[in-house]
Amino acid sequence: MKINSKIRYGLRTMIEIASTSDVNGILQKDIAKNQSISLKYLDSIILSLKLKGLITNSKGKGSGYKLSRAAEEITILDIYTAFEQITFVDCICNKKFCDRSEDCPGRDYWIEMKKGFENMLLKKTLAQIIDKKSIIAKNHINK
Amino acid sequence: MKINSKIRYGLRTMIEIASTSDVNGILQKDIAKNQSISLKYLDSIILSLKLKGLITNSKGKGSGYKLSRAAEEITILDIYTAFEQITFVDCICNKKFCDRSEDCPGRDYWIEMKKGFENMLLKKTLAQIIDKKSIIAKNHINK
DNA sequence: TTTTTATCCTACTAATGTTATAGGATTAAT
DNA sequence: ATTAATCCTATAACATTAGTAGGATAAAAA
Repeated sequence: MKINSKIRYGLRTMIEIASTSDVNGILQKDIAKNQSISLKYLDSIILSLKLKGLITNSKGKGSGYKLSRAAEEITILDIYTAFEQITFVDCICNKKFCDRSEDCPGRDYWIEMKKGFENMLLKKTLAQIIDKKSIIAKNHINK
Repeated sequence: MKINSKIRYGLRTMIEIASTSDVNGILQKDIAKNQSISLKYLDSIILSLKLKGLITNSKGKGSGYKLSRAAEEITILDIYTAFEQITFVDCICNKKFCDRSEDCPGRDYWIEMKKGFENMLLKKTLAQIIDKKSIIAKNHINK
């Protein structure tokens, strides 16, 4: 079980966008260059992030990408699900996938595990990943 | 990202073996029948579980499979890793997989996430999955 | 208003991974 | 010996992934 390349590149792309200091945002070609991702492949990554509403841009010459909201308000679950739903096993979404679904201790467990996994991704924000110091600050406030 | 069929069948196989009341254990062909897994495919599932040391059997006619230790002492992580290592991303195991590894916030996160996932699988035992009542009992004792 | 820069979008393909099946070798109880 | 059962390697069909190709579209700049 591997995290696929779109999700990996997607996270790196979000980190890149969140990290830029340019008020006009960052160009796709610069993300591609900085992150060593082909411009064409990055196309589809960025499209997914846009459709999920995580980033915005204008079109045409001179445009640049920015986050749609603060990095503190973007979770890894947001980024992950821009590319795929978390399923783990098909019978979670579709009971008819397996005729044991009605009474299956295995299925019950996978459902529980899926929730735990989602929760883990939900608890982490893009801001926390970019700046370790912000975690310390947050913890301090929470106390 | 999906849990593959070997792990899914592997869990069901372990549940089946743990649930049998026969002191001689359960035959491979009966597991196959009860769980609707082909005898041949089950071959490789069982081989992995044996190599991991989770189940034992004698050979030849009349043999049967049993757990190597109590279901309370077998975690889902044990079962999962009988089939594959938890990697998520290749650069975790092998820094050379990507030349950014040395200083990559993304990689740092995946490592953290992997640990969280492992921990989740480690905290759950086969016994807990089979018998919900045992969880209640355990919780009671822990209090 | 033409040119240029850049994203948007669909289709395709090579490589890889998954899910089995096939065929027989080996083991040990009967 | 016979038979019931596992052990083990190879292979094949199928699905998914990772990435490329080619052009359409949009808007800033000249």
